[in-house]
Amino acid sequence: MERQTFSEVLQNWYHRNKRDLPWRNTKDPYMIWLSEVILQQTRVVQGLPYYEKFVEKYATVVDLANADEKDVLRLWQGLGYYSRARNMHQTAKIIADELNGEFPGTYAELVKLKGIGPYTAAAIASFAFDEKVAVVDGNVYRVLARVFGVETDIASHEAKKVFSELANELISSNSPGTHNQAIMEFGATYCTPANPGCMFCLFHYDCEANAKGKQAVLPVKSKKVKVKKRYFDYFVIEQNSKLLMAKRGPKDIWEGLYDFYLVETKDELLRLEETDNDFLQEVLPIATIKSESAVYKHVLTHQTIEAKFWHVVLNETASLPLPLDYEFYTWQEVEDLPKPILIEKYLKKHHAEFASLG
DNA sequence: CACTCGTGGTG
DNA sequence: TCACCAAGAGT
Repeated sequence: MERQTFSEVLQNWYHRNKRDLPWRNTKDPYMIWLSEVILQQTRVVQGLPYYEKFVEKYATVVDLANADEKDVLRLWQGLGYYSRARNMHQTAKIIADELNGEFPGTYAELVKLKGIGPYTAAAIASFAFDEKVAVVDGNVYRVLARVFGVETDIASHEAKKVFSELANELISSNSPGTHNQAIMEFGATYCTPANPGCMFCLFHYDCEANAKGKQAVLPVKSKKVKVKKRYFDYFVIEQNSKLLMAKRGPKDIWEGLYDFYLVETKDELLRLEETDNDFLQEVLPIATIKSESAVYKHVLTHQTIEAKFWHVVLNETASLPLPLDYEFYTWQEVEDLPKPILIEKYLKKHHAEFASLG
């Protein structure tokens, strides 16, 4: 009997061990695209409910294209990396308006679209159109680095090329999509970052990492993120049962999401009496401070935020020049706006204070 | 190209 | 508490 190829071993394992995930039961490139974007840097358990919500609300790429960006972001709320949702929405418009709602059918065409990079293009091309092109994601880096003993730093520039070439040598011609699913599933559920199941692994005798006991050091990954501290004082300004909010702009976190009037300070949270903020100096003398929240710690990949919320109520007649882009929203509107999880947590915790708003 | 973009889970 | 991670892409 002939020795099985890497791909055959992998696919046999996959057929016996794969999870039943909804996006694996379709060839619809829209559904596959949706799932792939949701799963970027995101665990299946976290992404799954969002996938269900999106296919429910936006059944086709045209439905997504016709939606308001605000509503798309609202549905995406809590999943993070919000540019994924904004780019996906933009690309849906392109496909609906310029491509007659037809998804491009090749890797080369797919990778041109905003939000579709090398990984996602390969995933859609192979899963939906059976194109022979290897996916290279974190799982693939890990599986290949270990099995073949590749010590190239996966954070380096050449890693993409090295692992991509190896992956494309290994991929099967007859079922590239299944091969791609299989190697990722194997990485995600068996050849895991910590505590892989090497003892009973399919590649037990062939795996370089296992032979040399290097599971813990492969794949090699340099770069450590340095985390900045930021201090946010939010002023939750209420007037006539409405709250003042604005959409966040580019070049900072949470682009496209809405938050309250924000005063950011450098080394510590604000001391009210010392602020030289013009708007606050207008507001505070004519307002009632209804509550000062506890300090929230919110952790992001490259920064940790300490935040405090000041619930400030203005009397009905007070009028003041609003900062650019800020508007008063009813409670219903506030609920419907896409917001950072930090804001959502505050509103939930202080729900009683806002109960009278509706 | 090094850096930035969230959130929640884990050892 | 903390470092690291999880189906990457844009700039």
